[in-house]
Amino acid sequence: MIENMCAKKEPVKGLKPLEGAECGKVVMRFAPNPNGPPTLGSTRGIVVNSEYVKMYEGKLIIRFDDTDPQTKRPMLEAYDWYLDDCKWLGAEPDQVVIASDRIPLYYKYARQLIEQGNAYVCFCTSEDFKNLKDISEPCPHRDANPQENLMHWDKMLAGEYEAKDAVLRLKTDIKHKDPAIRDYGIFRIVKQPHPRPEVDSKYVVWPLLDFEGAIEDHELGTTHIIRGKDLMDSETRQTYIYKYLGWKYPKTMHWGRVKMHEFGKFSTSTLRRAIEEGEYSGWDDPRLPTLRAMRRRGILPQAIRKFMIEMGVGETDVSISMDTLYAENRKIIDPLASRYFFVWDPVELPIAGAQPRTAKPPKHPTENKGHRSIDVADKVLVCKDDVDQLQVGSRIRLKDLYNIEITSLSPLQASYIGDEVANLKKDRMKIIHWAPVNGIPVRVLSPDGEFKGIGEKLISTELDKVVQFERFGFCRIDSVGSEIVAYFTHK
RNA sequence: GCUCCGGUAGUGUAGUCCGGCCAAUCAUUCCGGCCUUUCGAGCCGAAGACUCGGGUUCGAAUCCCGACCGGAGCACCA
Repeated sequence: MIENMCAKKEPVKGLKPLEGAECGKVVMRFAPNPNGPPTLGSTRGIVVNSEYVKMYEGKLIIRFDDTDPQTKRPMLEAYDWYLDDCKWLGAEPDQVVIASDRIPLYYKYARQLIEQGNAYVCFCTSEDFKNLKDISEPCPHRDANPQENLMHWDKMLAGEYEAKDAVLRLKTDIKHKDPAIRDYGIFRIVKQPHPRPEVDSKYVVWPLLDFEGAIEDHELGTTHIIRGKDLMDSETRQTYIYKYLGWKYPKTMHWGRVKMHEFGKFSTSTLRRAIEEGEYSGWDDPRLPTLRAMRRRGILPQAIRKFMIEMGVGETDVSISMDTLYAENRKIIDPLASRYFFVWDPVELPIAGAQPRTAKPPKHPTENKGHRSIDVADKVLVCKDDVDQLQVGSRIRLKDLYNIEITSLSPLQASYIGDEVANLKKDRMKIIHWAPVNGIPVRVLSPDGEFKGIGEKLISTELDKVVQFERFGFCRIDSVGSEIVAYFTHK
């Protein structure tokens, strides 16, 4: 879709060229906190980074920023969910890094910064510090010499202080005009064990995001960073670390927040709670904006990639409709999806004067995919919605079967009036679909609730495929058995 | 309060750096029509935008200033 830009520098539709990018030398990363599965929001980062890496034949890294065992506590299953979803999206990383495995690395640089006099252990309460910082005043601990700081730091590491007692701060510029930059914290004490068993209670001192990210981006050789606008200050903050350590800062880009019209505000933690309370069936509930839900519903990764790439990397906050994603998906799926009849809210319709026969509707109106076959005796099932619009004397076409005329509404009764298909338009005959009375029960789970009805038996052969239920919409067949469960994709 | 960022049709984007070829691109949505044994697909057509006000200039969506609106940071969250 995006052709190789190494050979040609001309921008292709979609992503703009990366500033200062050299073919084969680009290293990019995306750095989620695995405190839940990837959502459509995180997917943007996965897709765009991977697309750039493909473009420049670079290296893609996934880095789990799981250095908060407390507030945004990682979820053990989520690490694999990310890897799994990345693979599904065609964004398999070349390298996987887990921050909680690399704490000693961060300690090493912390020590160096303390020794150089660029960091200090601060014992202020957060409130006291904030008050001083807001008026550009240094706190009393700022002047401590490196030896003192090293001693305090070692005590922190040894667990001699409790959470909130002490924090390691980077000496930036206490008079910086932007208060967000002034002597920000880089390590704090957390005594809660980490969820990963290999880490557990190994550490009581944890790095904060800007420090951990700064060190990692350098260590991993990151050349280009794309991050959310909410992290815009990070570059200014981290540049101090880079300066002290004599490193060169990567190129950065930012993007605004993405909201989907269909999904209100959602945070991983609120979703998590709702799931635990049983409000949703799980992280792949069709009402959820998670990648797992999209996948289960039959949204294809190619559609998601295209959708994300066309959105680009603008700094404006966007609020986009799922319809756009559905449109991409429909283009891919429509020629592939076999057609079947699914009748929701089924009503029995007896037909007088019809010979038993076998209907042979095509599996696809234009693609050559063969036929289904459905045996019909003297009655069929039709949707209640359709029945409600009928009157005595209504002449309708049962799609791919024959024509009937309604002779009575209660009880519902029709009679066979022929097979002629030529004059359907001229006679303004309504065409409705139907299902055999001995069909198979079908349950469709959709973002708007559940639909129950009867479908053709052959649907059972489409496990895990996306099909189209005629006059209903596309669905992915999730399970087959005495009942078929389908997940609604889109219209 | 301090600091930063953004504002092109309903939605998302192109163009903004290096002013003219922009009476502004593409996609989606919506509305007409055609086609079709699906309310799907396809085809044709239509509608729809440079936040506002100043300034610079022969000329501004593009540069400058101001206002307004929106988002974000100032956490011992990421």
